[in-house]
Amino acid sequence: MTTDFKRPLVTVDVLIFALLDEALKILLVRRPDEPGDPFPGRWALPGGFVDVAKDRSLQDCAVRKLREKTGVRTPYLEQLGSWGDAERDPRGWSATHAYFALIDAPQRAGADTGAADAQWIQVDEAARKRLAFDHSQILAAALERLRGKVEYTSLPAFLLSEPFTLPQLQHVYEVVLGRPLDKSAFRKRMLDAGFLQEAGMVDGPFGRTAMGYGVIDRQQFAVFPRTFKTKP
Amino acid sequence: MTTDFKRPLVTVDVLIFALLDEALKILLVRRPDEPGDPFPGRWALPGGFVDVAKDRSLQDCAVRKLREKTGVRTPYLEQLGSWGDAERDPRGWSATHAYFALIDAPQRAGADTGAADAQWIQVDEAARKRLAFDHSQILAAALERLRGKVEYTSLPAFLLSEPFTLPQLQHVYEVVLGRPLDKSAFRKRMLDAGFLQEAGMVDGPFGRTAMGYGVIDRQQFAVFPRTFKTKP
DNA sequence: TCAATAGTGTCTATTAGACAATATACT
DNA sequence: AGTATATTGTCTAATAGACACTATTGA
Repeated sequence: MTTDFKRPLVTVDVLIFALLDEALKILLVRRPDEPGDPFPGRWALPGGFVDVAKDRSLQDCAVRKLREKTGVRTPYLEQLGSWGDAERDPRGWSATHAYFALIDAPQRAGADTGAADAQWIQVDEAARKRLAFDHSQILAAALERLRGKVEYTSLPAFLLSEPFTLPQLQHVYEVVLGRPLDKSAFRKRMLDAGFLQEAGMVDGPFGRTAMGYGVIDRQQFAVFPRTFKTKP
Repeated sequence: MTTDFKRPLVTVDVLIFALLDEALKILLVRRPDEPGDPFPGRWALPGGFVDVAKDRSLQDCAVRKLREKTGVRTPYLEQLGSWGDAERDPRGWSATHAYFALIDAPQRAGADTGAADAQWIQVDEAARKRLAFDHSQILAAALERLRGKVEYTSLPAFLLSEPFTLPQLQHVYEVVLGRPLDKSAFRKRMLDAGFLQEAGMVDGPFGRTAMGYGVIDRQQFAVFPRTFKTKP
């Protein structure tokens, strides 16, 4: 019978990004500090084995893990890729399916996770850490994908709670890209892309009140016809 | 022990694309016609179980299957994504890792596969077939990714054997996109992108001889700053 | 010479970005 | 009024696409 092959371990890992304190952060967890477990005490991506009884699909599994860690039920969720080889897990040949999620900033950063073993960490700092398994490599891939897509898609909108204003959205772009953008060109681009719908005026602490917006489809991002121009 | 979970089946499937007879084709195989196997006699993507003894990694597994089917050893290979749920394989909870490969046209189409159970099929025709497992869904995703990327990357260059000329490359773009492109704009774009290197003059059957080119890095594609403009 | 294809030049419509000007909020 | 922010308008430089023109091959 063909299913008699020795089966690899199958896991799902989730890269959960949010904007906290003006910075892009990712939720990491500490590996349990027990001798039986691999990488004890090391920071890692939240994740774990697929439960063939509980999880109807890989995506379901990712959603479950996200909900367990953050309580968020309807994030923007995208598959990042899979990593599988004989070496990445000392317990044996294993394959992990990585998803990345963009959520709006949780009100109380640590409290949402319910546990002290989870923590929001700035992405650059996380990228410098030596994470468990091949998670550093996976994080690097996620950041590359995210920063790449921010250049030509509406992804950053998923990091804001609605309604948000265009200046707020621009600020998110600037934080993720690490460079300032022109106000006028930015507005034209966002409005022309047609993924926003007006949601009434909102007023901030100072100055003129601004139009609030929400995204029309929270599962789908808009694609711009060009990337943002790099200053000469 | 945490590894006592019931493990899903793990497979790898490969979407192998090539340009044959002026059309984009994909290599499909027939499922064995034995009663024990799922989807007997149905067309499917080439692939199979990960062999934890033979395969050092998922990518290795994909390369192995590609080589077994086509003899090609150095294709452009990119991970497409993974599909896993309780229903897709009647033998049990299974997860497949899909890779897509772009290869230059094999000299003798059928012969390379060595077997009559494999066949090059036009992508549109393949997309209309009811393939085994969820392979129709995977093929649809691959075509969407491929056609999407052709709009703003140098991917089609991997479908040609080197050296190739710019008119040949333009023709590949036109076949995959299904619409004509302007010669002058096309050349400017390709040459400015800087992924080509000159490789001596090549002469075709008629007309003026043309400059031959090769890609500088066969693992990496170039990204253009804009998509091709859609006619108004 | 012609036919066929490769490669270049010129023009124009479009538009992203720079930046100035105006509008609206709060104190 | 004055300050702070949002929004709109104008100008300009860059450039993709349209298309005509020139160049080079073989017959």
